[in-house]
Formats: sequence, C-alpha cells, structure tokens
Amino acid sequence: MEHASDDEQAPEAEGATPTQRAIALAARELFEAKGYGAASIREIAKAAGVDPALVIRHFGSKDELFARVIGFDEHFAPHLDGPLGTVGERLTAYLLDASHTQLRASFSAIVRAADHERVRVEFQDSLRRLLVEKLSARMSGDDTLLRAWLVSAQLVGLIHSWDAVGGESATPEARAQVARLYGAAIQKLITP
Amino acid sequence: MEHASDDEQAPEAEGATPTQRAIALAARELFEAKGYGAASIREIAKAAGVDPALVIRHFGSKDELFARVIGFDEHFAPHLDGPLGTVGERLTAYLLDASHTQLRASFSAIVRAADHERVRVEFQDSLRRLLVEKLSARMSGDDTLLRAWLVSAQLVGLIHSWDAVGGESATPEARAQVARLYGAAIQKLITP
DNA sequence: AATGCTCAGTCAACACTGTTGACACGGTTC
DNA sequence: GAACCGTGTCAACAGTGTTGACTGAGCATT
Repeated sequence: MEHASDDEQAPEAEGATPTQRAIALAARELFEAKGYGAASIREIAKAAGVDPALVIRHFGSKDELFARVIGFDEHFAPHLDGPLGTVGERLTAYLLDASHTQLRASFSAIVRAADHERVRVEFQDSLRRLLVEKLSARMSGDDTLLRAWLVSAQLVGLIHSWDAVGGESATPEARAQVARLYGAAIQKLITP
Repeated sequence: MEHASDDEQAPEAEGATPTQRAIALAARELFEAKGYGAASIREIAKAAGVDPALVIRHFGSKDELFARVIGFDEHFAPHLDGPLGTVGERLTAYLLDASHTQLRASFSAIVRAADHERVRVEFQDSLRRLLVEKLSARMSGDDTLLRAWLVSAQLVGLIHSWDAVGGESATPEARAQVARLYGAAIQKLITP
C-alpha cells in the first residue's frame, strides 16, 4: 500500500495481465509443492501455458519470480496483537495448525531456498517488516529488536525441522504439545 | 567405529587414496566458502587438480560428496556433559564463539542446502546421533526426545538467521548477549 | 610368461538448467 | 501511413551434474 504507481504491480493484483497471473499461480503451486530447486522455469511455463522465455521477460529471473510469488504476507500480524504473555504459544500454534498447510509450504520453501542470496535477503526483509518490527514495538526491556529477531530465528528453526519433529502427519494433539513447549521457549524471549 | 570393512572409508581417513583426500579437501573448502549451489563440481575438480568425472566416480553424486565432506562431527558432544542447567547457554556460546568460524560455515552450508532432500535427511541423521539422542538421554520429564529435537531446531534457526542477528562481524560482547538470551530460551526446553 | 581382473583416471558427450538476443505481431499515438 | 511499445515466440548460449566408452597400470591366477 506504500506506493500505487502503475508499474511493479504485485503479480496477483488486478493490475497484472492474465498471463502474469497465470505464471504467478503456476509458479506458486510448483514452488510450494516441489521446492525452489526442483521446480524449473520450463515446467512452470508449461503449467501456465506460456513460453519459458516469457517468464523471465516478466519477472526478471527465477530468484525474483520466487521472491515475488512466495511469501507469508500478513499471516503473523493478527497474532501479535493479543495478550503479550501468550503470543509465543499463539504464534507457534498458528504456524503448526493443521489447516495452515499452505502457509507452512510457503515458509518452508523460503527457508529451504536460503542457498540463494537474493531469496535470503528478501526473506529477511519480509521477516523484519511483518514480524520483527511489529513484535519488537510491543516488547519492553533491553534489546527488544535483538530479542524479536531471535524469536523469528526460532520460528525459522521450527519450520526447518518440522519434518523431524512431527511433520505434516502429526496429530492435532502432537501439534498442540509442540506449540506449548516451543511456544514457552519463544515466550522466554518476549517476556523473560 | 561400527564397521571397519575395507570400503566406504571416510574421505579424509588414512584408508582413502591421496586423490580422494585432495577432492574432499577442495570440496570442503569451496562448500564452506561459497555454499552448496555456488560451488560447482568442475570448480572443485579443478581446485583438486582432477577430472570432474573422477569426483562423481569416487563420491557418487554432488549430494553425497557434500554429505560426506561437510559435517560437525563431535563438536557438540563435549558441551552436553557439564551441568544440565546451563547447557543451553553453553551450546549457544560455543556455536557463536568468534573462533569457531569453520563450524559455523559448515553448519550454515548444511542448513542452507536444505533444498536437497539427500542433504536434509543426512543432516537430520547427524543431528539425531550427535545432539538429540545424547541430550535427550540426560533430560528428565515428559517428551524428552521431542524437546531435544526442538532444541536442535532452535540451533538450526539461530544459524539460519545469524546474519540478521549479528553476523560474523559481531563483537564478542554482542555474541555473549545473544548466547545469554537465546541460551535461556533453549534452556526452557531442557529444564523447564 | 601370458592371461585376465580390477581399479584410478580421461575424454567426449548427454540432458538439463537459467537466461538472452533477434525477430514477429497487434494496438496506440503522432 | 509511420513510428513506437509491450506481449509473445524461437533458437541459441553457457553452464550444470552425470554417464559411457575407453586407456593404462598393477596384481593374481593359471
């Protein structure tokens, strides 16, 4: 909402051409399903019914396409608003909720694509805007910004290790237990 | 130490041929310096003075080469032995210590290469053997294994976000502060 | 001594990747 | 009508990981 000029539109906004939206949609689905590396531009183009070169024409590069299409928008913001004493557990529970598979798929794809610097810095920036700064603003005590970064680091680690710690097949009870335990650990950084 | 048969030697052990050791050494250095994706097999081969095909001949694939050459062996084990009440901070402090750049480089390369499944499962296995099981064995209460996995998740997240939270240029004081804060959060899962 | 066997090492090629340049079409503006 | 611009297409590029056919040396067996 910062600037509504005529270029650099979000790929799924109304200003984008149908082709761009088709590419963005196919890219999003394939990135989430197969990860950054395994989803090739040619495959994305084919799924969108478009020439591979056109994907690059519109989005510049694979890195940029990924960064523009994969994200976690305003998912976290609502859960930073409630009582501060339980925000850790609420964040974790939200992230692990069985019905939020797509959020996890996006988040996981980004975390796993960290080998690409462009993706990394874009991700860090999103995290800062959408989580760290908002959370830090509500915290009190010393090093609020640092502690908020560490909270985000914990969430990243949880997603990275989600397979080892339960995975998509975990029961709701298991998820709740992880949310309780990990949420408490996160909370230690928010209200020590 | 499980089986000392004549094949499947560790690439830097005495049983390996000089060429294999040269490849392993070059691969390690390049992987740590440039990351998994940016270090090509042809580049590694050139640095080792060897034909690229020979690298594959000896190590099977790039994934396997990476998994065999990059690791964090017994780095964590010693710090799991001391008093249990401060193991969180000691682990974190050790991981962030300014003189342990190479450990961080290895760890970071692995975490960032998570887009490759082979690397991921190998990493998870190492984590289980070298950290989770040993830590879990010392813990008491419910869900010790799950909680130990969550500890490892926190360390992964810290490495993943290390740039955002200080990075290699952080002062020793900053590192100590992170170790104190993050260590306390980790500790919450070990001795709640 | 001659044979065969294994294994390190080499070379050219494969299929695939992301990306680019030259070109064609269609609509808008002068 | 002419010049332009953005969308779309095609073939090609350089680079990637990987493979198959080949050489050659050392060693064992007959």
